[in-house]
Amino acid sequence: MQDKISPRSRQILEAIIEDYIVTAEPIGSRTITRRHDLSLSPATVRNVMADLEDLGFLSSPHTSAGRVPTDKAYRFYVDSILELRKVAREEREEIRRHCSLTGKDIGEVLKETSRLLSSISHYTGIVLAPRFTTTVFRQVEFVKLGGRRVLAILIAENGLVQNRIIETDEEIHREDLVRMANYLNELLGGLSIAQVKQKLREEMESAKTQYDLLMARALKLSQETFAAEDSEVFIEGQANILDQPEFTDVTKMKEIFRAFEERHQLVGLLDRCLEAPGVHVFIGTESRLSPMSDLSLITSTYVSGKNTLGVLGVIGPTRMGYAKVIPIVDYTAKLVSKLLEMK
Amino acid sequence: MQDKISPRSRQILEAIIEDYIVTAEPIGSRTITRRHDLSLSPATVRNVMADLEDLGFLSSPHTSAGRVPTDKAYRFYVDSILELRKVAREEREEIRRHCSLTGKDIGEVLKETSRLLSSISHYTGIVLAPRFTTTVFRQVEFVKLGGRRVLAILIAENGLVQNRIIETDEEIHREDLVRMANYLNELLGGLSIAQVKQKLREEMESAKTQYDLLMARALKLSQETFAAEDSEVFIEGQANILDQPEFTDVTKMKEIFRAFEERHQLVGLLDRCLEAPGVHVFIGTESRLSPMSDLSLITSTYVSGKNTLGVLGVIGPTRMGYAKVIPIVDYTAKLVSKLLEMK
DNA sequence: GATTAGCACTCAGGAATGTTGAGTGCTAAT
DNA sequence: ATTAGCACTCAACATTCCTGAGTGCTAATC
Repeated sequence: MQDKISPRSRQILEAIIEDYIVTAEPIGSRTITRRHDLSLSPATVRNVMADLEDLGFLSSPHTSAGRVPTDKAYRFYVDSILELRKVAREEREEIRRHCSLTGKDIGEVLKETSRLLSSISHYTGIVLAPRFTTTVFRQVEFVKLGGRRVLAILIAENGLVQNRIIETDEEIHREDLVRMANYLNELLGGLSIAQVKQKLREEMESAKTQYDLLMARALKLSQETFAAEDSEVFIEGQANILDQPEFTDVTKMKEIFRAFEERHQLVGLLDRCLEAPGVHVFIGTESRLSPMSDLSLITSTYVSGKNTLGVLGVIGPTRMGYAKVIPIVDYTAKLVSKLLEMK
Repeated sequence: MQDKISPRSRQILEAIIEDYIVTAEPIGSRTITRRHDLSLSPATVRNVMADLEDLGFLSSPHTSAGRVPTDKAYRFYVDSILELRKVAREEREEIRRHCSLTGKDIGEVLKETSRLLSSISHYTGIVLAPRFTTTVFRQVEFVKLGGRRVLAILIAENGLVQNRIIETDEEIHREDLVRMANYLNELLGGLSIAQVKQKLREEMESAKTQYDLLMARALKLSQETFAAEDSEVFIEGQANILDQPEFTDVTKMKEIFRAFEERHQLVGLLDRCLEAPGVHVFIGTESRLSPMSDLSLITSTYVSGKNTLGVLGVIGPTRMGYAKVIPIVDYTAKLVSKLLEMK
C-alpha cells in the first residue's frame, strides 16, 4: 500500500471528508470547487477523485451520486491530515464541572462521565469501569441478613466496593462472621485479587485449617465471594445515534441497539484498548464487530498512578467529528484519572 | 359514560382487539367475519363497528381503512373482557431459573429480572430498585482512602448497600474513622433513614456534641453521607421496541428512547405505582407522559413482608398481549418478593 | 325490527411513467 | 497539465393510474 499522495489530492480528500462530516451527503466535484476555493475546475477535481477512488479512499453509492469517504480515507485523515483542535474553553469547563467525586460512588461518577461525553460530543458516551478483579484487596465485611443469608462487602484499596449476597449451607452466628472477616482480612489484606484467589486455594488445602471449622467455613464463604467476574459498562446517550441521518434505516439501528444492550462484544473491544494506554481510534470495520461497521469508536484509558483502571470514549458514525472528539476524549480521560488518583 | 354494551358488540370488540394485537393492522368488517365465525354478515358487523366508533372504542386511520382500537377500548378490554392466561409452565420455569440471589448484589438481581421480563414478554422490562432512603439503617463503615477522601459504606437492614466517596475538610485518622463509625452505629442503628436524618439534625444542635470535636465531625460527615437521593431504574430490552411494526417511524422512536434515557419521567410514573400494591396497567395516554402515548405499562409491586420495596413491569405498545403479560408481571413480582424476603 | 344484499364511494399503496438535477467519464481544445 | 464541453446515468421526486379493502347508506328480506 504505497499511499504516496500528492499534496493536491490530499487537500481534495480533506475537503471531501470534512464536507461529508458535516453534510452526510455524497460530495460531487462541483460542490467541492464551490465550497472550497481550490482554484481548480470541477473536471480536474473529477480526475483526482477518480484516482482517489482507485486508491480506495472514496466510493460512490451509485454512478451519478457524488463520492463518500471510505474507512480507509478516515484512517488516513486521522493519521495524517487532521489537526486536533484544542478543547474549547466552554467544553473544558463543562467537563470540569461534571467531574466531581464527593457524595457519589465510583459507578455513579463513571456513569455521569459517560453522560457527559455523550452530551458534549452529541454522540454516544461509553465507559468501562475498573475491574474489581484487578485491584488490590483491602478488606471484607460480612453482614448477617435473615436466615442463612450473608451479605459480603468487598473493599479494594482504591475505593471500589462490591457486595454480594451469599446463601450459606448453615446459619452462621453474627460473632462468627466478625471473626471470619477478621481472619480473612489478616490473611488477604494487601494482596491482588488474583493472589487472593490463589491464596484461598492454598489455604483450603493446607492441613491446619482442617482443625478449625470456622476457618474452613470462612474460606469456603470467601471463595464464593470472590468467584464472580465483573465488567461494568456505562453507555449513555444512545438516542443521539438516532439523530444521525445515516441511521434512518431501522434494521441497522436495531443491530446497533442490540449490541449496546448485550455489551459483551463491546467489552471485548474495550478490553483491547485497555492493553495499551492512551487514545485509540477504531474506524468502521476496524473494530471487527459487525454492528459497529458504520460506527467509529474513540477511546482513551484512564489511570491511577501507573495502573490502567479502565477505558472511556465516544461512539459515533464513521462520519464523526474526529478533530473535535479526539481531544475531548483525551482531556476527559486525563481529568478522570486525576479525579480517581488516590495518593 | 354509560358503557352499556350488548354481548354481541362486546364480542366483536374483543375480536377486533385480539386481531389487532397480533396483526397490527386496521381490521375491517369482512376480515372479522372471515376470521371469527360469528355467523353475521359484514354489513351487520359494520353497523356494530359504527356504533363502537361512536362510543369511542374504535377509530379509523382514514375512511377506507379498517378500524383500530382506542386506548379506551384496551381499557375496557383489560377491565371487563380479557381472561388472564395462566403463566405457561415453560415461562414459569424460565422465571424461576433466572431468579437467584446468591453471588450477586441486589442491583444485579434486579437488572437480571428486568432482562428476564423483557426476554419473556418480547417487550421492554423495567424495574425500580428499592430506595435506600426508605429502609432501616443498620450500620455505616468508613474506609480511609488517599488524602482527605473517605469511603462511606452504608448498610441497610434488608441488605441494600450504598457507598459514597466523601472529601473531608481535613484528614481524619484511620482509628478516628473507626471510632466515628462506632459512635454513629450506636446512635443510629435500627432507625429508618428519615429518622436518621432527623436524629442527625438534632444531635448536631445538641450542646453536648460541642465538646467533642470528633463527634461533631462524625455528624457532619454522616450528614453528607446521607444526603443523596437515590432512585435506580433498570430498563432492559429497549431494542425490542424496534421490532414493533408501529415504530418504524424514527421520530417517535427517538422520543421514546430519550425518555428511557432520562428516566425521571418514568421514575415518577413508577412512584405512583408504589403507592398501591399489586398490578397496575397504564394504557397509552393514561400515563400522561407524552413519549408513552403509544405505549402501555404493566407493573406490579414487589414487597418484603408488608413493606413495598419497588416496582417491576413491562413496557410495550398499547397493542400489547395483555392477557399474557399481566400474569407474567404478576408472577415475577411475587417471585422477586419471595426472593428478597429477609426473615 | 333486526339482518343482509347491493351499490356507489373513498382512499392508501403499489406500479408505471416522466422530469429534474447533480453527478459522472471521456475527448478535444487550451 | 488543465479545462471546457458533451453525452450519459440514475436517485429522487412528482404525476398518474389502478387495485382492493374498506366504508355508509338504502332497500329488500327474514
